[in-house]
Amino acid sequence: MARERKISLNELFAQTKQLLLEHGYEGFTFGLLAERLGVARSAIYKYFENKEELITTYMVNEMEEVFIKLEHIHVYPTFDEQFRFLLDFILYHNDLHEMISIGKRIPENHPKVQENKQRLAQFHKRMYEELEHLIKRGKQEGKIKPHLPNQVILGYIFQSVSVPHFPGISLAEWVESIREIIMYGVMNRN
Amino acid sequence: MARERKISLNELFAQTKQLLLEHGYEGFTFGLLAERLGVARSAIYKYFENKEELITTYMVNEMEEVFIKLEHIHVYPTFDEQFRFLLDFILYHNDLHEMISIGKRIPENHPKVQENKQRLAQFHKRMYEELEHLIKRGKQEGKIKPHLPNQVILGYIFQSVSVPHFPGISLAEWVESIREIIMYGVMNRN
DNA sequence: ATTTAAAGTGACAAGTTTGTCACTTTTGTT
DNA sequence: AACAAAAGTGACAAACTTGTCACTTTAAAT
Repeated sequence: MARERKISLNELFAQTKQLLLEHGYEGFTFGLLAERLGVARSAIYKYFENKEELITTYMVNEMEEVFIKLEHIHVYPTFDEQFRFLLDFILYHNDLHEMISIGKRIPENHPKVQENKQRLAQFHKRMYEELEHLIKRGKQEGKIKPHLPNQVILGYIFQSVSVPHFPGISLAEWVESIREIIMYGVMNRN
Repeated sequence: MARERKISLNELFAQTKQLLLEHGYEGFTFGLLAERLGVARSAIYKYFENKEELITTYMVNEMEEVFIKLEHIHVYPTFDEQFRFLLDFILYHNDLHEMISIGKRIPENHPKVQENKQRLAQFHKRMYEELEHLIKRGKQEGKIKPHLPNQVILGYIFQSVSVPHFPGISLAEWVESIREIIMYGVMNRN
């Protein structure tokens, strides 16, 4: 009954991500996106009413994938393994953080956008609870300093993804250094 | 010879900062700025040719002030005091980092913009050298772990300003927690 | 009081982005 | 072969942003 699609949703989401990282939320336009997809601008309106709806839909999509991957944390039984998994996870998903901060800019024009933003908030909450649970376990097992507020620890770990990494240092060395700093800090023990 | 100014440069820079943090680089317009200043849009063109020039000029200005404050690090003789000063400094200037990343987006349309960006880059470099010197000193005095790359340590410290701080935790507690994490990490010693 | 020049205004043209709509293309179903 | 319906196109009007320019306002200098 229908004609074959020229626009693949996957491709659309991929280019959306690209453009958001390059131009930021306010610099993102349907014109740019259409050009990248090799399609008329008006075609995109067949799928999304406006850029807010498109971007939030993309984000929900991305969040779902990320969340599924994060759930793999439960294949590891011990705290130490889970903590290591978590750090790797966060460090190798370093655009996630940028996307979250872009998400906060989006105004809630339409009901659909509002719904998407709610779903995003839920994901964020579940993710946060998941991680807080790990922090609590670490404290119970006497591995994490009990006096540091959970929120600060989590915020701190999340923020680490944005530490720039320069050429001249390999990705692996970078990850290992960041891990050590998070766990034991930059100072020598004396 | 001249009429009294309606636009104060200080006010203009303050509103520029506000708007940049709210709307991002691409969402910043002369129209918005003029509205906030209670002035005709065209008046701003008497001072700046376009938004790139305005924004980079503001940034150079801000950078100069910040740099002067940072120089106060030299009133402290010991490494420990300087390191503490540095962390306080960075943590209490937490929008600095956001502004720097906005700065990177700005295209170099005009020669003046190019010049401003060069000056910004110089400030950045001097600041970086200043801090790297401190890190090196820390390593020489056996206080900082020698195997961590300087760049990663610096990037890490700079990044810390962006750790969100939630209501429910006082600013002082937040600063103290971040300081401890940077220095000694989140893990207990065993 | 007159002049001068910086400060600010309002209107215009050019360019971009947005949303919509009638129209064409394509493909599976009858 | 005819049709139904989803997919895509191009053109249009409305809105906004940008840069410019002739013009007015204001305050200090002569």
